[in-house]
Amino acid sequence: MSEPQNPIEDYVSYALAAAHRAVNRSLAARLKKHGVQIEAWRIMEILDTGRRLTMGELAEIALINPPALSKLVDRMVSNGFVHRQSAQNDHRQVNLLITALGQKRMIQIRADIQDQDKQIVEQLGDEQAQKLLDILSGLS
Amino acid sequence: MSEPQNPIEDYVSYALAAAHRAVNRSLAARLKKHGVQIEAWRIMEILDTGRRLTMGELAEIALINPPALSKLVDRMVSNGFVHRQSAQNDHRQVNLLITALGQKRMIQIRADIQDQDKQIVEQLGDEQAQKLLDILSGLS
DNA sequence: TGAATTTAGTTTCCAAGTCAATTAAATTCT
DNA sequence: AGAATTTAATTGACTTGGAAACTAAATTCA
Repeated sequence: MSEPQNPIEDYVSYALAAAHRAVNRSLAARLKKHGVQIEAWRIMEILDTGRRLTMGELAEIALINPPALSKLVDRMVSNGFVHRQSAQNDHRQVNLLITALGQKRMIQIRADIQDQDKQIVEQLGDEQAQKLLDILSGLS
Repeated sequence: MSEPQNPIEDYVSYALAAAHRAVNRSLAARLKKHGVQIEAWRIMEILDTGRRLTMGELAEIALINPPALSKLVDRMVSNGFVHRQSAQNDHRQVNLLITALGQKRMIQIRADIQDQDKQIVEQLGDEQAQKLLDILSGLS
């Protein structure tokens, strides 16, 4: 006796994809004004904490595959938002650092992004929003 | 007084992206054996209920932008999984139908996909899994 | 009716992502 | 030490996706 998995909406993977798509759309729309894509925002947000990260560590945290990260970083370097620095211990590694321009840009961007996040949290309610983060953390 | 939004993990958009990425990875790995991508599975899963859908309706439900859907359907047609049929009322519209081959393939695929979904639900526990679907539906 | 507008789907051109191969540095092993 | 292996990042060839333009059919309206 296997219970039929009826509508596609009941698959966790579908529900996640749908919500992710909706949230990403509005996020991308906000970032468009700043001329930045979602992944670039993540990178700058992560770097702006001042942590010294290698490309590999960054790829992991920023949810980007290494080849895609390399190419995106190329673009961000030419935009002047970040710069590469070869690690002194291990010359295979590359540390990525945010530039002053990148930081300046992040101040403006962050306001917008936090506003969007706040809207989502309000839409769900504090309790549900917290619960959501909670449950999602069990999936990654 | 604005509370600082500290680590990136606390952004709803980040948590969603991370979970979505993790789930999609394992889903894609399973589908790879069947030579099918996630979006193609969604299309076939949706069509296999027997509903008669236009490209536009399908794009909406399958979470695919119309141009991407057109191209993916081209490939699926040449694989013999689906076929197009111009709608008789409105000749601008195209109905997409699953073929016998597509249905046959879906039987095998669905077993794998349902197994993955079941694993996720077990990992979270029934209650949390249900709660997750619940909360996510408020975002799409 | 028939010109103007809207709608559905596709195509085009280009930007971005993937997989596999490559380069260069570090580490392991004999 | 130095040959063989592993690791970090990038690159190259190819595929896919997106925005905007386009085609064809339907609808509106003068």
